Amino acid sequence: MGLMSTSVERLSGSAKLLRAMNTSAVLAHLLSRGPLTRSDIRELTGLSKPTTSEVLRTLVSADLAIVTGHTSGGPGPNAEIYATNPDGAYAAALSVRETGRQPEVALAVTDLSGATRARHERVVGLDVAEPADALVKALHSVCRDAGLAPDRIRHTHLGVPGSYDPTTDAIHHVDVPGLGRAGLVSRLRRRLGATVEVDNDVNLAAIAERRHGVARGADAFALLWIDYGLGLAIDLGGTLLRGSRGGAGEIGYMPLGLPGARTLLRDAPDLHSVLAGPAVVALAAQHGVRATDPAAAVKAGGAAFLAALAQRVAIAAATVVAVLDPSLIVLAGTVGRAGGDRLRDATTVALRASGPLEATIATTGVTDDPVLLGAIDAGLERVREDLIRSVQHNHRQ
Amino acid sequence: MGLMSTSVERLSGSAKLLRAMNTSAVLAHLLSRGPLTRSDIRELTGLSKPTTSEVLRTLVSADLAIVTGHTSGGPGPNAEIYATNPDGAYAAALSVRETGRQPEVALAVTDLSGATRARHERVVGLDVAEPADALVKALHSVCRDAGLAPDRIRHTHLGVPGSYDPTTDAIHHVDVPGLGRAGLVSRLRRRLGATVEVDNDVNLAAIAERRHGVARGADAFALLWIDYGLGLAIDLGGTLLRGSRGGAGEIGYMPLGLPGARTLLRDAPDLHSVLAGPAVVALAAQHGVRATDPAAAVKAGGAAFLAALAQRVAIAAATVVAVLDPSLIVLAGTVGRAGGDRLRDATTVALRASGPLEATIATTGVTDDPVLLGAIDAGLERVREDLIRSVQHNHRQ
DNA sequence: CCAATAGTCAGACAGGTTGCCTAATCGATA
DNA sequence: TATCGATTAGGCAACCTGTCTGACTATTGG
Repeated sequence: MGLMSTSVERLSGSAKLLRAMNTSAVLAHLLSRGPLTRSDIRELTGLSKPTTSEVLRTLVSADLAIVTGHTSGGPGPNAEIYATNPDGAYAAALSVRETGRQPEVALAVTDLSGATRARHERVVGLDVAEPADALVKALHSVCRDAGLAPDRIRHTHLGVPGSYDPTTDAIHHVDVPGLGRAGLVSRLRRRLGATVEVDNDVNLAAIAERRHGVARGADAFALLWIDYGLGLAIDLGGTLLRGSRGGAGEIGYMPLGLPGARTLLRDAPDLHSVLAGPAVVALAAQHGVRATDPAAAVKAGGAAFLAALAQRVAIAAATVVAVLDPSLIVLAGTVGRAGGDRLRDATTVALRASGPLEATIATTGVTDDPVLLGAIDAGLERVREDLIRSVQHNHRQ
Repeated sequence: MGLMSTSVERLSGSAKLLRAMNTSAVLAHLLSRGPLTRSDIRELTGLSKPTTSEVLRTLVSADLAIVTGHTSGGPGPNAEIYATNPDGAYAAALSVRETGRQPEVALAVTDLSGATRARHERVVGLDVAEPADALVKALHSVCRDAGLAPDRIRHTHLGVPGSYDPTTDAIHHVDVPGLGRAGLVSRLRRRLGATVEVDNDVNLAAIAERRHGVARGADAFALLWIDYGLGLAIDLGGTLLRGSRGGAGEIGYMPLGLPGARTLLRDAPDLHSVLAGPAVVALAAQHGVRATDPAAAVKAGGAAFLAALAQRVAIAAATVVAVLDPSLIVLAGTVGRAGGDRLRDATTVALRASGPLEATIATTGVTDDPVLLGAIDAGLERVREDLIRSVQHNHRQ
């Protein structure tokens, strides 16, 4: 509504455009639906036999598609099975974790089919003259493991505990020393000679949750990340909401109550002070649980502690529901994951008690590193979109 | 990201599709850019002269476009100026207001050019056997005034103080007696023989704000509606966020502080109890302002009262910013409008004091009935989209 | 009268479709 | 076991649709 410039309605052109559209449509289907025969493609696109053949010839000669096999069993000749060429493009994923000590970096290289070719996890010192170079070095090392020349990486997706502002070319709200350096991303781009995209770690976790976790098939959901810090990712039917300055989901700053009100904790003006890692540890201590790690505290805590924690989670959940009305709220981060079914159930109860707002609460279903998985998915998606677009542009005019 | 099914990439077809696309592209340009000559269209679409002529012939013969005039002054023959036919389609807008007494209904009929043909405002009793019939009767009366047969209305857009859930075919969270009746909307559709869409009144006000108010050209903004009730509309680049059950923006239910916390007001568990109409009147009374109408109270109130009110508005604003990070927050509703620049400035100060969250606060720039204006815009938009789509489908296959 | 522009017309072109053909494969039947 | 028919894969040629280019006419202002 409002904006009418959805490109579909405005597209205009001649026969060349048609060829471009058909080629990219076939590529898109091959990318999303896996290996397909000619007749599969014909059914999906509605194109005729000669056109389908012609388009596939184009894709094969552009090294974007290959014949992976033949059907058998049915009557008639065996149909060729086409798939995208796994070696048609590669993407790298890079997740920088904030651990208190040296930053940990997880890296992976995947091919166009989504198969992980190599994966590393290592400590990388970023508090150096050129933090970008340290990341590039780590990336080169993974490429060596994958048996790939670094310049074959078409796109790198970087996950960071902060938000990237493209206008200032700096990563904000980040505690990792060196990572907030202005110009880091553009230096990365120059050094790698490829596109680099930066995303918030919680947003990436939400992407992984939609792809591999409990949010599969959800229309819209919010992911509440509880760890040392707090975060919220908002997924609207597969599109992440990032906000005007990339600051959407910074719910740690959410105010609690009117100024001057006496809240349960003294000096608890915002959600961060009652729900982030330190607050969880402090709450656990109040209930006689001694632990320095918030996730360990949650695992060790009893029912009373969990109920108290759930009340705080419910505050966050209720606010999100009041503003966005997602159908699902996923609890994630080390605390969310450690809470498991117990925290989920307690939060559901607390949310119901707090008012008429309704939403399903779930615990994250991603067991592997969610940020790295999300970075892989997002990077792969970006590469695929680029390929589809490039096919369209090659044939235009 | 995630969902790849953006239709652009998947469109496929033959020459017929091209014609359909080009025709609808020209129609879209005529609808959004106003009257155009052939050469204007040629520049906008990149089509050749013969094709442009052919497409325009099609549109004219379908009664969707007309020649409105001729250029003059330059050398050469005078070019024909084309525009959409104002009488190509009509839309009706209908806003039901909650006034405490009988519900007030505002109605308007507009043509395809956006010109209002007739407009009414009347009290309609909806607490009857068939509330839909009462609305239809009112609509027929406006049509008579506009000199139009009711069956020429292609679409009716209904604005209500509540949220419509299509799965149950009922309007929820609504205080107007009769309007919450299940099946009202589908009966309206049957009686009118046209499409009917229902939208929340605050959402419609946001549409009007983007079109005619201070949110013109904003990338994303939130509209905070303060009146007898509270509401929030979330506009993301022209698309409204409605939530999974249409409940997005029900911030009246937003919890304030942890349960058990002693807030400024006793029994103030949610935002409604501190910021909706009655709370505004009560706060005014605390500051020695006697008024029963919240807007009047705000107008009469002094600086101290306004500062106190602004602190509460800032809580809502800060929460919205923490979750969504809009670049702009518009204060609307009778209270927001009555607050004017004073409330805007006080809220800006209070928001800045409350934390590191930043956003521009503005007062609504819509002076006319924002809900009706929004319903007109939304209805018109819907009709235009339908026309564009119908042109595409007529030519397909 | 000349320059510039509006609009049409005819032929070329690009791409897609239909219908027909051949080849391959499986299952049924003699 | 050998053969035949049904079914399907894929290619080829002719046709169709829609757009583009370039030339042409008509119209207006200087």
